[in-house]
Amino acid sequence: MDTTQRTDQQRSADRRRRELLEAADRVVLRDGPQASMNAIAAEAGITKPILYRHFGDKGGLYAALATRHTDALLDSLRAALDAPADRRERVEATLDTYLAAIEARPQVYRFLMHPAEGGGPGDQGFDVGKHSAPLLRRMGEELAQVIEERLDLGPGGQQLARVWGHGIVGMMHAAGDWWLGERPCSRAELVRSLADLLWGRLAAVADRVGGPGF
Amino acid sequence: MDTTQRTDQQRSADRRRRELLEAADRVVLRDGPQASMNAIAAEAGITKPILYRHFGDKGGLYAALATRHTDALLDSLRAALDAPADRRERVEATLDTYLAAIEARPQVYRFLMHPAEGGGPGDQGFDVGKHSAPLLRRMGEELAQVIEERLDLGPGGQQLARVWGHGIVGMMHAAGDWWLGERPCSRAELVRSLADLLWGRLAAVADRVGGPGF
DNA sequence: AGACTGCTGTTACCGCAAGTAACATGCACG
DNA sequence: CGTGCATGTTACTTGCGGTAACAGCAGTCT
Repeated sequence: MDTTQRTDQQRSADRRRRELLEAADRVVLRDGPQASMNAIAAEAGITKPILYRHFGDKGGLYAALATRHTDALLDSLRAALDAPADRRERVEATLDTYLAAIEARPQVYRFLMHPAEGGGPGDQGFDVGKHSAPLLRRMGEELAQVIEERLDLGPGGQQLARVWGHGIVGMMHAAGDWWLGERPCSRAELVRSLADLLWGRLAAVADRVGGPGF
Repeated sequence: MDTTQRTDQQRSADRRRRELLEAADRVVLRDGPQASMNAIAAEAGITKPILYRHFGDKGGLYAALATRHTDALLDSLRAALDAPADRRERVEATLDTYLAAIEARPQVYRFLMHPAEGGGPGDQGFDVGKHSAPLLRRMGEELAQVIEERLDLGPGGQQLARVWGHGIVGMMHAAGDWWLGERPCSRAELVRSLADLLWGRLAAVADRVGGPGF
């Protein structure tokens, strides 16, 4: 019943957990989201039941993994978003940070966005009921908070900020996803185009003159 | 080797295929994306191998299902987008059409956005290599085409239109997904907020005066 | 010392779903 | 009548998520 012993055990367990997470990370990075528990256990040099003792089920492991990466990415984004600079510059820096991240490690990105629900009995994947990846939701909420904190939106501003937060994050995500697959232009061009969109250029440009239809 | 006979068989096969698709639809609507092939076969009153003869694998069936729904949704969206009205009105109508669709049939929406890659051997799901759901890509491309057709974007306009197409669709999707889960406001309010965002209000609003930080 | 606790680790198993092989049946054509 | 050919079946394999049940190895209490 000694307290120090308990702490020792806890520390050992935590270290082990971190090792397991890193092994899982390597496998997911290699095999994508459909990495099997067996493969992860093998990579960690152990067998399945240990993984289950540590993380409960596949959803737990994936959630732990996702939380790690999500936290890291969110830290970078916060840094870009909080920089002491012009609003447009901050927006562009944030977009660029996100795009650089998904460009650098597309496998991680793929995993975070597509959690690959399990096929087993009972378990329906770890995001039952929710549709999008947790990363998107968290980014949306964070951005909403920053918007509401920084901008004077008047009455109903909090709700507006949340809509915008999720909307902007979704814009970034979808454009980034498409860009990552087709690479139609440089990252800088993409950032500029998206910022232009957010800056109202869609409403500002003129109709085509000899356009089809009417 | 008669041609008419071949046509008869083809027609019969097509009808059968449609019946199977409708049965699959019912099951997916009921059980979500993790509907099993067995369940679908049972609903159709037959057994698994027939499904496999018609659709190849689970990915094929899901792709066929998704194509049907995607086509239907895209038709509605095109109608809203092509209406003879003010640009802002058209944008709002399109947003509203999309949101109404996902509100009316969230199960279908969930299925389309979250294709649930298979866990079997060999097969990696039907969207190997691509990340997002096909629906998002298709909507993005369609919107890009309309934008490029209607708006005078100057040099590099085609690429800009594609970025905007995918970006706007992503915005719509993420905001809609979040809204569907939390229902923080009415559909009309959401539409208005998103249109405001696209109309550059983000750039136009003032900084908060007594804001935290600096 | 010796029984007890609690952790780590194993092998061997269950249940389930995807996908396939092999066999049975109805039907038009020569 | 036999020959194609599509339709349908049962019964199987493979692979994965998840779970007993058991084995070793600390340190602890009496």
